[in-house]
Amino acid sequence: MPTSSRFAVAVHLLSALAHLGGEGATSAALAASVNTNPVVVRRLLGLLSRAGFVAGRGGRSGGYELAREPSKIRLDAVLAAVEPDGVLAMHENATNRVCLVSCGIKPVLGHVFAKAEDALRSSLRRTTLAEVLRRVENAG
Amino acid sequence: MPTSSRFAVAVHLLSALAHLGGEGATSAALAASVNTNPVVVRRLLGLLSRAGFVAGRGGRSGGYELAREPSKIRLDAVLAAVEPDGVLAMHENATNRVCLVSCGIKPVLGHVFAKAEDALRSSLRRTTLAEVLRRVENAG
DNA sequence: GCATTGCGTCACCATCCTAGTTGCACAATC
DNA sequence: GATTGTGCAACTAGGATGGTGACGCAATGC
Repeated sequence: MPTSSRFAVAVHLLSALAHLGGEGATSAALAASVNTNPVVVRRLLGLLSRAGFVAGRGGRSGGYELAREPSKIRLDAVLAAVEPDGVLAMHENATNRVCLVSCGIKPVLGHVFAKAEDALRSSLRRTTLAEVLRRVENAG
Repeated sequence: MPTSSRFAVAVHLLSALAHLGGEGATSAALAASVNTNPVVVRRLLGLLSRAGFVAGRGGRSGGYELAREPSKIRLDAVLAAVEPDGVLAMHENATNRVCLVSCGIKPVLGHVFAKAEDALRSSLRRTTLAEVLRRVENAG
């Protein structure tokens, strides 16, 4: 199902920024780390900037840096920033009025989906960017 | 992110089959309930058939029926049947060997993702098809 | 036996989303 | 003022999904 790797790349980029400390990193340098394009990086960091996780400065000697302590960045918030629509989708087909199931399934499914996504978020919430960085640096 | 509504449609179809009891329903009738195409229904029920949830009989007076009690069908198993790849994707870009984060991020992310998906599955596991059907029929 | 019904599967098409790429305006530094 | 770098828009390519038609095959009912 997963069509997008935005979340994984976002965590990767944030980890790279945290690893560099306060040093500003350009989108080109970050793109090299993820092996992708600078524009892709800027698009993603644009979302993270609007969410208050990073700050990008233009101009000479510009670049990106974290706008918050790594220990204050929880992964559930990162997912929400880059994937606002959630991970479980409802079907948007018109309801067939002659079918009881067709008429009543959507609220039920909506409830089940909401609880499942809450569980997913709760799990991600327990991990901070600082924790990710610590594990990466220890492994290396 | 959600690119597919297969899971929602699958639960809808299973609910419709459970609602009908043992009565065989054709793919055309089910398609009318979900407002989609019979082939789409057969494709999805083909997955659910391989997973042992439904049985399809060909020939005149054929159709589909549940192969298991609704109380024995847990939604996490349904999700696994129709979305085997999970909901959180890793990025598959080549690792940049000069970057510590690039080299070490994947196992860490893999672990975080696995735990998050486990939480999602655990939540879905607590709901059976019988429970969904009960709520749908009570609401109507 | 034979027509009918319905699944199983394939091929094809339209659509959407994502990622990749180029280009240009704007901002900040040197 | 030149250089550097972000922000943003437009365009392209690719893959995934859903929709549709067509065909073979099995099972039923006459």
